[in-house]
Amino acid sequence: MPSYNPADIEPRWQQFWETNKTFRTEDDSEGKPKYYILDMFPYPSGSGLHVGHPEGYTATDILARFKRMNGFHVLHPMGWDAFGLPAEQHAVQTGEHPSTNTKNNIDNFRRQIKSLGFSYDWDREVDTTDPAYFRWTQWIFLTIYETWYDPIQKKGRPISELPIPEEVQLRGPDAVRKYQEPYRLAYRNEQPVNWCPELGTVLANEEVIDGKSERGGYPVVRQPLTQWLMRITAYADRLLSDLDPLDWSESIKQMQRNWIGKSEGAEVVFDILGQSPPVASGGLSVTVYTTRPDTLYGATYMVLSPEHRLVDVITTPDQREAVRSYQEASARKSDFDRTELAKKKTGVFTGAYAVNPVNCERIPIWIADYVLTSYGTGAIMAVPAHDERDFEFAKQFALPLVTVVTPNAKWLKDTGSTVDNLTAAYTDDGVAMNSGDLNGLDTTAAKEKIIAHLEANQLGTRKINYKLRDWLFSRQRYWGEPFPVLHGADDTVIPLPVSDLPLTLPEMTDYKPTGSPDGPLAKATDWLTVTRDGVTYRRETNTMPQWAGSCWYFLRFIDPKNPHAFADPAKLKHWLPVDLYIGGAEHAVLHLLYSRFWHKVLFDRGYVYCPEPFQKLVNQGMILGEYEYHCSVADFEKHQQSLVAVEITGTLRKPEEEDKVPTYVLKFRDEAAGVFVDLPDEKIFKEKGKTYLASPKIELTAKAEKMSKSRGNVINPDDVVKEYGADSLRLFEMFMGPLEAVKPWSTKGVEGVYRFLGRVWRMLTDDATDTLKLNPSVKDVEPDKEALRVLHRTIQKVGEDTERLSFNTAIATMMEFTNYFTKQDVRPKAVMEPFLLLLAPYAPHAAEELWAALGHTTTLAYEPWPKFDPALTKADSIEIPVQVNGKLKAVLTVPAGIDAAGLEAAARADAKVIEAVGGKTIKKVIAKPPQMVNLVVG
RNA sequence: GGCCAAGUGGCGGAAUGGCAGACGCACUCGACUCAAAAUCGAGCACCUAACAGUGUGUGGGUUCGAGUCCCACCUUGGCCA
Repeated sequence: MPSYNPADIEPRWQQFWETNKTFRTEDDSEGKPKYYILDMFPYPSGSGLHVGHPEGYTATDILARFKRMNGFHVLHPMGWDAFGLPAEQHAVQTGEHPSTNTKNNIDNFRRQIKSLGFSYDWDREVDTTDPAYFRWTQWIFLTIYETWYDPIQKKGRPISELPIPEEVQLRGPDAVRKYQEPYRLAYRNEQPVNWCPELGTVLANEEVIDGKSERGGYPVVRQPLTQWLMRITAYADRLLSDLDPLDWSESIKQMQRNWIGKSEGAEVVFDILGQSPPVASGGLSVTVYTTRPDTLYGATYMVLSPEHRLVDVITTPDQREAVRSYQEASARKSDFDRTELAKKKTGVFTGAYAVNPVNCERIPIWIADYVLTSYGTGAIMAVPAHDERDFEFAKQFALPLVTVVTPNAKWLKDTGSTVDNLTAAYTDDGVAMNSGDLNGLDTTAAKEKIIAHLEANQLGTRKINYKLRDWLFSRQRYWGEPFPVLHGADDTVIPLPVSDLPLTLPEMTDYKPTGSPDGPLAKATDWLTVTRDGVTYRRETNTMPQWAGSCWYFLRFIDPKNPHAFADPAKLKHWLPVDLYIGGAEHAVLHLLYSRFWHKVLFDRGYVYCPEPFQKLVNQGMILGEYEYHCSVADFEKHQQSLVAVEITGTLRKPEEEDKVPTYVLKFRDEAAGVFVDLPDEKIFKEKGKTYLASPKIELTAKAEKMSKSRGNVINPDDVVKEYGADSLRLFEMFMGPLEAVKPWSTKGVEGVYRFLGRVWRMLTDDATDTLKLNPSVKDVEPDKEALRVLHRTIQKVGEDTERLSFNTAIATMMEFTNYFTKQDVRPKAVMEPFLLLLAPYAPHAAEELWAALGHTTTLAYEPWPKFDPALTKADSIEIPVQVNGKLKAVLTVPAGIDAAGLEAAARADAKVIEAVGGKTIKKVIAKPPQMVNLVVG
């Protein structure tokens, strides 16, 4: 048999699996327990697969294959999240329809994914841009549109069940419709949005990073626009509480909790004082939200956001000009710029005053852009003594400050403050002071008392607030799902009947943004206007965001071809929830939150039968480039001469993040080869946990960086497959370290696992011959006791490790097995066969080929997973460490079944132990077979 | 600044509170070869000639026994501000 040649083996088995539909999931479970194992489906970008993709895909594939062999009815699908900006930008540049580019990219992704031998059921492939798919995305949108949230029942209900006041009913169907609009879970609203002129679209808050677009880094400005929103805030509490029982990592749950940002506090009403000259009629008030109502006595001024609707009403004539120019300036800033802590605070006095409701003090009202319209009520009471931003603002504008929570002594000492003269805001809890009836109460008690007081006097109410905002659902783009609605002349919204779905995109020749917040669809004049029963309607020119298609794709996989429903109810009942969902941590918040939200709406409306879609979630860690040694710029410049003398060069590396300092990457010039290589071992030493270059002594950090084109450290999976084969790529990606850890790539490491597969190959075959021939050591004989022990321990360890996704240690165990048997002249078939089954989920092509070489004629994909016998995993004699006062002094070899007394006797009798005890009194003996013995002497 | 992870050989990493460094990479030596590659064998934390001793970011603590548990600090990464 020839030597191990993945280029020959792998395409053959991929063809075999495809032809025989080996991994098709039949609808009939045949009584097997179900297991739905899902990858986060990729956006098929033009640059193709990244080595990060196969990491998650290999993990799920190993588990899918493992579960099949363990008798599960496995669902393991793959598809494409194919709407999105890059394809559209390509279309803008080339005039080519985005679907063409998308289709090419999908074909390339599919080819790459298939070349890795994953056991997907390709008959279930879905594509979010396929009208047969987005028909149901539109259908779900309409379902959400036709739902309102009942706060009493705490669930989404059909809009037809919304109670309509009688006087509205009397005014007829149009009035009812108007009444319903603001209750719908999908609704339209005018609000300031992040308009990105460069991309020609508005962006969701979460797509804006540091005041720039997440994609492309273009500037973003604020502009009011009428937009579709999804009322995800109605579900905030359920999205929060339903996290608890899920089998997700605590850190991801915490990120979701932070994003939802539940806080408990109070809304407080401040009356606005009449002005002289009067600018407003009396009776005006402003409501603020605060999480610290206990500090109300310390509120010495108020701040409204520049966009607050009362600003224009209360501003006095002499302040009008200053206020107006401030409003204009802040409109140009992003939320991030406005809330940045480090920055100097800005603001303008409105000339108006309010009354502090608890002590009747007259306090000035300012506007400042550190207060956002989108959080709370868009206005705050400022308590400069106990809030950092208020403190800075008060210092800036010389506003008064009253301490109402007594700081603890340590804090006063650390900050150099006195109770009456704070040098910083004291934000911790403490005992109330200067606060009337609250004095002497701790923060929790003070909160309770003041809220009771406010409610009793109708000055305020207890209020739970969420940081989570409603989800901006419109995009001014072409390449997304069209909204299945019509707009009437008086701006009424008419949903399309379900029979009209899918509403497809019009053919266009020009995909450029219009330059106004109208999307490119505004140019599709034929498509845009629709006449029904003699009335002319206009279609929506916005499209849905990319998140829409990915919110529910896991449901479509369950019944991907169904023309009558998004999926058959019985099938949904069988497969949901997803048992294991693996993907990148970059989707830890948004995709999962949006997806959970849609799922809950569908659950409330009776279309799915479990409240949460993803039972277990694992985030694979990012794969970085190969590691390199870095040193600081100062050290490099200082030692440049000496470095040149020892043939070391440095390259300046500027990090992408602006706040990170640049470093030099050091390389050693290999005299013989004339190339620059990583610093060799002998030039490096460690001291006190730090790494140094030996001469000249410079502190080094070994670090790996994100793969990026600009650094030139991107690994293309195609190249790895070509060089070492898919099985080696799969094995290496799993062998690198724990699935969830961030870890650097190493091409040498791929060679390592490639050599392992070569050893497995030679363990079983005779590679000196040209034709298929088993290695003469592989014999049909009874395995001896030790061979059985190695096998059964391997079965146990590989099975247990695979089950808990500890793939790296499972692979190490298979390597140990191979290291043992390649040294043996007798390799019993009865041991080799189960081993191949253990290897199969990890390196399926090689395992299938060798399985066939052992004489099998069918795939091993459904062979039962080998069972281990606990009795056979144990050796006759075991080694036990003996400690004296906790320090290892000897190792005893004793029979496996030894008891504590026997072990103690053996330890006391051992010569080395006697020497270590040195005649001292043995005060205590801890003997724990089969672990250790410890003699306490003194 | 807050919250959450994580710091173990030259590198990736392993280790239910019980022999630290499994497995792999790199490196060194040897076998095979005219030679190289591949392969096979041996070695490989530090200190030491050896015995011994020291070692899991730093400093304390709990325990018969700590990489593992607790406290403080330092560093790195992630998320939030």
